[in-house]
Amino acid sequence: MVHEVVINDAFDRDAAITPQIYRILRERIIKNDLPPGSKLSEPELARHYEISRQPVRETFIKLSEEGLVIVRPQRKTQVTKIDFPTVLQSRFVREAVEADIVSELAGSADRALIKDLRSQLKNQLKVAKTSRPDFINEDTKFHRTLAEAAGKEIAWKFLEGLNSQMDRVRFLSLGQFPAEQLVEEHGKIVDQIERQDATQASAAMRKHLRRLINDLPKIVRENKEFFDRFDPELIDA
Amino acid sequence: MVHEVVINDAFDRDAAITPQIYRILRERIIKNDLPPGSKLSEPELARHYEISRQPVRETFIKLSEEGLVIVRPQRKTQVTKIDFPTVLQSRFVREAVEADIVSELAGSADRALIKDLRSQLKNQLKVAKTSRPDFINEDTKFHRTLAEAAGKEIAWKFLEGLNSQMDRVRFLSLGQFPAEQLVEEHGKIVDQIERQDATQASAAMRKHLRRLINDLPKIVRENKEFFDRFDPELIDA
DNA sequence: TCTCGTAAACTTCCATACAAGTCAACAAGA
DNA sequence: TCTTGTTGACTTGTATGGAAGTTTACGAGA
Repeated sequence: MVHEVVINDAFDRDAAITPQIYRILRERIIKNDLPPGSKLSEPELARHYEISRQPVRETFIKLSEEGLVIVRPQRKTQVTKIDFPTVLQSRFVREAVEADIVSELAGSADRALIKDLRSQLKNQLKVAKTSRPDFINEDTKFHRTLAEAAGKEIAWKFLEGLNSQMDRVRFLSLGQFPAEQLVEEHGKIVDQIERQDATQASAAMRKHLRRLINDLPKIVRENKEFFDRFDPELIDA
Repeated sequence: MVHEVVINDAFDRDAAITPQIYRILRERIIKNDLPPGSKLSEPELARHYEISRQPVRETFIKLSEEGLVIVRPQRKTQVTKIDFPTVLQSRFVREAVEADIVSELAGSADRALIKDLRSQLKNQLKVAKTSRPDFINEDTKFHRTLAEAAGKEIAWKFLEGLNSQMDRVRFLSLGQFPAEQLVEEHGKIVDQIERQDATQASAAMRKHLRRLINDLPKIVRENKEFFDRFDPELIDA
């Protein structure tokens, strides 16, 4: 079940080309406009966007390091399937790091932060009922706010790299699961931070991020052709 | 205080060029053969290794994503200084993830694993007295073994990306701090895994990885010109 | 002496040609 | 029919020339 999404493929001929073509291709892959297995050809994409092979090639390099494409020299370049173990372990890393982040936050008790978060919660509830892509943006913002409040901007950038794989899953599951529940969990995390209970705060975050594990089998079953190395055995941690 | 290190710059003209030049330059940067601030020039390096500019350029792209160099279009490409906040937050991420890894391991209690680890401990003690670079390799192997035993190979690969910054610090601190103490801490981690005490195991790992925080100010003070954005205030978490 | 404009010497970025490897179609022969 | 070798159309990797931007040196003029 692939949903219609908007791809921003605006192109400015006067700006640097490589970052633009990278952004476009990355977005097309994550939003499943270029589904797993799609063959990408340097000369073909170069013709399509009316540029030379070089920027396309450099984009392939970046995407391959992100695990979004695989370059087989002299053979071809393909969009990777979503690697199941990678998604699970990305989630594992996120849980470990974000649990420690909220644990730190619970020790500081910043009034302004709490206020900001509560304001975000309201907004989340509003968009939860209307637009799923908008909710994804709000959700990302919430987690980023926590990281930055703990002075972990750089660590968050690391996590974003992992998220490219998890985001592909999120766009597959558009409209699948009730966003209201996620907002409720966010609320509990904020509550525990406010109470300055580090243990409970990190526990709430862990529970929240483990939700993906529950949803994953359903998403995989409904999109088998998009996944690779699916193994139910791996789910139990 | 920069130490002499061996750079493996063997070059096979028949194999793909880009991966080789990437490996060589990365190693030279991490081992401070190319210290922070060094100017890198596409044509100059191409001439030096008798290849074309193209593989050099692609290597620049990869290194810049790793944060080891910064490419300023139309200006120049330089080896970055070691970014102090990045080092701290890389360590923070490692602690969070590795603490959870040993926590999982303590729940499984794999006899073969314990045996392997104890064997590694002996070896660590041996090389600790002779070669510091060898010890670094053994240390890395120990942590990787833990990650793989927990089925977290992919998460480990991710951590390795972070390590490129921390490794630069490690090569600066060659011979600074007694490796025997690190081995002892490794031993305590293994002990707690064997006892199947998840809480104590992760605590031991956290304590072990926090050692870097203690050593860091001294390393920075002795290598001020290699660091950027040093701020003692950031050290207290 | 100081300011400012110019030109030359760099830098990376992009385009293009060719090299080398892979694969698929197809025909010849058993 | 099956096997096998050849050929050609692909693929990505590498080399190289030129475009566009930046910095630096330097001299003219005040």
